[in-house]
Amino acid sequence: MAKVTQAEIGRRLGLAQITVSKALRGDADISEKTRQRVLAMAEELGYVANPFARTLAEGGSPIIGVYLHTFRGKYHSTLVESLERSIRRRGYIPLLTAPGDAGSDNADAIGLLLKYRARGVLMTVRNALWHQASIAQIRKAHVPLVLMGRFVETDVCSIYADDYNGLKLAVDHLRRFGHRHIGLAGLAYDIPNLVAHSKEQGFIDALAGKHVPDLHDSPLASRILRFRDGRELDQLRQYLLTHPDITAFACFGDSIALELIRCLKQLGHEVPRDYSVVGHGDDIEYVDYMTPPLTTMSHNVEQSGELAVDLLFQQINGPGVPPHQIMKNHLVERLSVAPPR
Amino acid sequence: MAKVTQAEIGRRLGLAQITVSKALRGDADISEKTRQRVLAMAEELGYVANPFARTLAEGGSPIIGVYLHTFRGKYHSTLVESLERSIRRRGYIPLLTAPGDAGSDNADAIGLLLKYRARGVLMTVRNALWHQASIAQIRKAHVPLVLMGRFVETDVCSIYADDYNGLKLAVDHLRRFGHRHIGLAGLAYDIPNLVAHSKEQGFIDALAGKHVPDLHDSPLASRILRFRDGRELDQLRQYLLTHPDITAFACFGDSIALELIRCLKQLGHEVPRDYSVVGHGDDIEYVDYMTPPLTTMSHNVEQSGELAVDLLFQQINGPGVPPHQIMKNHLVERLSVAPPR
DNA sequence: TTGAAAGCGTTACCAT
DNA sequence: ATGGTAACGCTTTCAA
Repeated sequence: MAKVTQAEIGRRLGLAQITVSKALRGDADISEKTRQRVLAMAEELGYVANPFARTLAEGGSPIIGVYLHTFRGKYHSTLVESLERSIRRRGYIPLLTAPGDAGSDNADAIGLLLKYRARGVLMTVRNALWHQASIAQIRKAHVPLVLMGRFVETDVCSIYADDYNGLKLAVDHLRRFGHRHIGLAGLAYDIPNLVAHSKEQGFIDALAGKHVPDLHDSPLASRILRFRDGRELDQLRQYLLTHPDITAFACFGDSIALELIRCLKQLGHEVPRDYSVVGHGDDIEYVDYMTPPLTTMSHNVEQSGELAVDLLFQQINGPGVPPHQIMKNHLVERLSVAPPR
Repeated sequence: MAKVTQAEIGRRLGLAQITVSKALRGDADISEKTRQRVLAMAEELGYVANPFARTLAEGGSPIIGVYLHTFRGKYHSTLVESLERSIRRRGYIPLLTAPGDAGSDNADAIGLLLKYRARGVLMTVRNALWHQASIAQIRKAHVPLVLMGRFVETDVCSIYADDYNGLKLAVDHLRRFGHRHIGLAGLAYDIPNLVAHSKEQGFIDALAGKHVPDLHDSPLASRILRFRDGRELDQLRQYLLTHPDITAFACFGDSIALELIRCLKQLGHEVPRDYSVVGHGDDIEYVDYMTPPLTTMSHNVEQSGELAVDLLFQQINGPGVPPHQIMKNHLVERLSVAPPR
């Protein structure tokens, strides 16, 4: 079976290759009869358009780069599906990449996207610093970019959930249940970062009932528990000793909430009977099977995927960088919150 | 900034485009000095090879298609990362696709892979029937194919876990704990399928202590509980009534195991105190945070990803279809199994 | 050691 | 309504 090209179809039909090309694309000035013959022959021969030739001739690839720093978790699987759909719907092809083995040239995922002349790149970020080189690389190539998940810089478009208000709402929810002494469970960090700062600020402001400009100045800051890997249990024991009045926790994220709950259980406490816990991010696949199912802050990931693609095409089609988009968090009430003991 | 091509580099250096091409590819008959100049200029101009032109000229794309029927769960995220790496390591580009919205032409994920002249396709299957059209499409195009996750037909290469022995090992494990009366929890199915059959057969054979040719003939068959969506609780209640001696369950999959445990709890039982449960597949991301963490059958997903890629390249490089690969299941002991009550 | 010419499959532009 | 020609950026083959 020889390769089926437009020329081959033309040969069989006694038509010029260019006529076939036009017929296939539905060009107005090809007779209906010819078009039908061409279409039939194409079908019969199993013709498949060659996108490499097309791209070369058209001078612009149909590819949108999608860089995911991980495929794990409910958030990312939902996101990738949403992005896939949105990009396809616009007639573009998503090229998914992930960070590969360090060192090897092949592993340079961003380089790959650039090589394939991606018209734009969508990128999830966990930590602004980690991805700085990649971001710089993309911007240097003048390829439109949308970051997903974190705020990074003012001059690159990004879309992320409203962490500040997320924590605020979490605290409000706990208060509605009657909790007055609320702790915040986060991860220890060496370099201060915006996300942690927003969350801590939201937490403090919610508790203080007003904006506290310098959160470290607030007496409430001592309520922030910063888990250090492997030391969680000890830290929590210590924390509960020094904060006997605490009856509930807001958390930086769902995985931290789970860890917290596990430690609480190990210390003989029950959730939500003894302590209430609110997570953040709704990133647990089988959360309904957890005991207790985790009440958490969530945002519409489907929609933020669509929005990210929108923002990217705004940049592709016009100049200028659209402003950041902040996704509203809302509460997903499950069973990890109850009135204080 | 004009587009940087080999011709452009040549122009600046007073060299022919073809010389640049050769230098860039490290062709033997270019002087070291020239190569250095070319490399330097390429670097300076930010030259990026155009894979569309290259592919067109070479007549064979560097793309390996990866079709995932879902991105959800630990199994798929681990698999996709493994596949990505293995494919890249061989100098090929993975093109990931997922089933899109039905109807739209863009949604035809397999068509896309074929269009991009994928050298081979890796495909996860959940249910042989669902994917039959896609499989036929790929085979018609004479593109090498490896299926992952299920046995489908003898003449298409596939790689999957050993369900039969998985269930056997699960039962053995329960017996080692002293359980004598063991049930099997699965999903109801309308059309008999191989996977369900293997699991049920493994279960029955393990319990019977010998191979039972027709499993429906065995009195043990009544121990198989087939969950029907939404009716799980009622079914289980009924089941426990008619099988008061049962003290443990093997399960078709982890999600079923979780559902079973939830229902058991709702009926006032505790796991593993009253009933022991073994899952299958190790597909739960935060399984350690479950109560109890689920003991389950697992296989090496990383490795099966690598193997799948191996199998694919065997087909790409030589004729013939390599035999199926069956991944060994092993037990991952967590806390959902204890001696009988 | 370097380069010229042809060709990969398609589209854009201009002619017939 | 149909076709010729050039061009896209690269590699392969052959010539200088």
